[in-house]
Parts: sequence; C-alpha cells; structure tokens
Amino acid sequence: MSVPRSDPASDCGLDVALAVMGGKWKPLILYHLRSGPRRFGDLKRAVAGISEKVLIQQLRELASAGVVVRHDYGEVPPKVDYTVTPFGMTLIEALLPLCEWGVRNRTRASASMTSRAS
Amino acid sequence: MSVPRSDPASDCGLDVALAVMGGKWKPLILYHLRSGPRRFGDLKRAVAGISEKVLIQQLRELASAGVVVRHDYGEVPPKVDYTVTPFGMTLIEALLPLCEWGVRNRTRASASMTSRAS
DNA sequence: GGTAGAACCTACCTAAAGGTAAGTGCCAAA
DNA sequence: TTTGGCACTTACCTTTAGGTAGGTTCTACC
Repeated sequence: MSVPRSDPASDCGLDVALAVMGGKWKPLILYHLRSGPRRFGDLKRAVAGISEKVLIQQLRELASAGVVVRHDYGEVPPKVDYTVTPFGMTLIEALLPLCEWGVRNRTRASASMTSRAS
Repeated sequence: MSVPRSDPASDCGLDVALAVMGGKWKPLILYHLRSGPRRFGDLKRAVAGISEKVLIQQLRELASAGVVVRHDYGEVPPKVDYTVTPFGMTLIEALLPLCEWGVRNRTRASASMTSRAS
C-alpha cells in the first residue's frame, strides 16, 4: 500500500524467510527437529522454557508453511510427532550460515547488547 | 533460570543473529546500506513505509551492535550518514543464503500463509 | 516573513506476540 | 481411588515492537 514502485523488499527475500521462521522459538524448534521426528512432549522438554500453548502454536504455523508435518498415530493415550519436510530442510540449510555467524559472534554481539541487559 | 543444562540455544547461534538483525525493518535497512553509506533522509526514502522514529531506533540498535556506524558531519543543516562496518558485512554475508531462500520460495511461502492473509 | 528541509526527539496509542493458569478426555500405574 | 502423563484447548493478562502526530533548531530559498 505504501510501497511506491518495485517494492524494495522484493529483492531481499528476508521478509519471506522471517515470515516463516521468525518468532521467538521457531529457530529453536527447527533446530531440535533437524535430526529426526520428535513427539510433542519430547519437544516440549527439549525447548526448555516454552509453554505448551506457544509450542503448539508455532508448530501449527510451521506446519501450515509446509516446513514440518504433524503425524497423529491415533492412539490412546495420544501419540503425535513432528518431522521436518524436505522443503523445511532447505530452510534449515539456508539458516546454517546465520547459526554459525551467531556462534562465532555470540560474545561480541551480546557485549554490544549491554543496553538491553536487565 | 528455566534452562536445565547446556542451554540448547547455545548450540544454535540463531538467537544471537536474530537479536542483532531481527525486527521488521533491520534486514531492509541492511540491504539498502550494503552498497555504501547513506544519509538518514536518503534511507528514509529508500525504506519506504518506515517512520522516522522507528528508522532511527533501528539504526541506533544496529550501531550499538557494531553493525553500522553513524557519521555526523557536524554541519548545519545537519548531515549524517550510516555505513555498514566490516563486522556488519559478515552478517550480511551470512544473511544472503536466507535471502536467496526467500526469493526462491516467495510464492510457495506466501501461498501457505493464507491463514495470515487479511 | 513565510516555508521547506535537514536530522532528529517526545508523548501517546495500538496490536500482536507471548506468558500464565486452568481445564479436557482418556488410560495406566500406584 | 487418586495420581500422573499424553496432547492438547481456552480464557485472560502483560509486554513490547511498532505506528502516529506533534515539536525542535538551524539554514536556505522565494
């Protein structure tokens, strides 16, 4: 609406990527799913600190983006697991350089964030 | 506090990267700065849709993270420009695969986002 | 003298993301 | 029979990122 001509965002796909994996926990969820399927409760414990509500919410969004698939075994007690799709894997791969950058610059970056340290 | 042992986030540097370039406009700002210094007003026009308040806010955060530098010419009328640092350049490079992913999957990704379309 | 533009600052408001706490149906183990 | 775990759901509240709309100081231009 407010973009005049040849939307500058179009050249830089970051908006797309951010729309898919942006959010406080999605990167972490993806990280924990990268090595295979995980059950809901399993994931909940792995992604320490996340609430069930938010976890399921993020999983739904990832699923509706085609990044993960939900598999319901239809058993009782309930058994459900989540797996990264091949498409999701391409995202994870594109994410890796940024992961590495983060790991390399963790100290430096958090040092500059002093204004944010409570 | 709620993290038991060997914080899972530590393995995946995405939290660091997101802390630095996360936010609605930072990727775009970086994108527009990648090819050289830009004056404030210039940037304001380039990043169409952003308000001055938010632009300056994001620039300050990028600057305090060491990703860009603010140069004040001390002239009157005011002249200030912003440049990406070498450190910032390493971020931009780590960002590129994600950009490309976004560009490649723009259609697919936005198609899955139907639930978000207003 | 009035207007415009430079690079901001300030106060206030809104919307959405995320967090908290409780409840659901069902079954197995204590 | 109470408890606990599974995979959720629901209602409600808080935080914060971002947006809106003004103001400021100075000069240049008409």
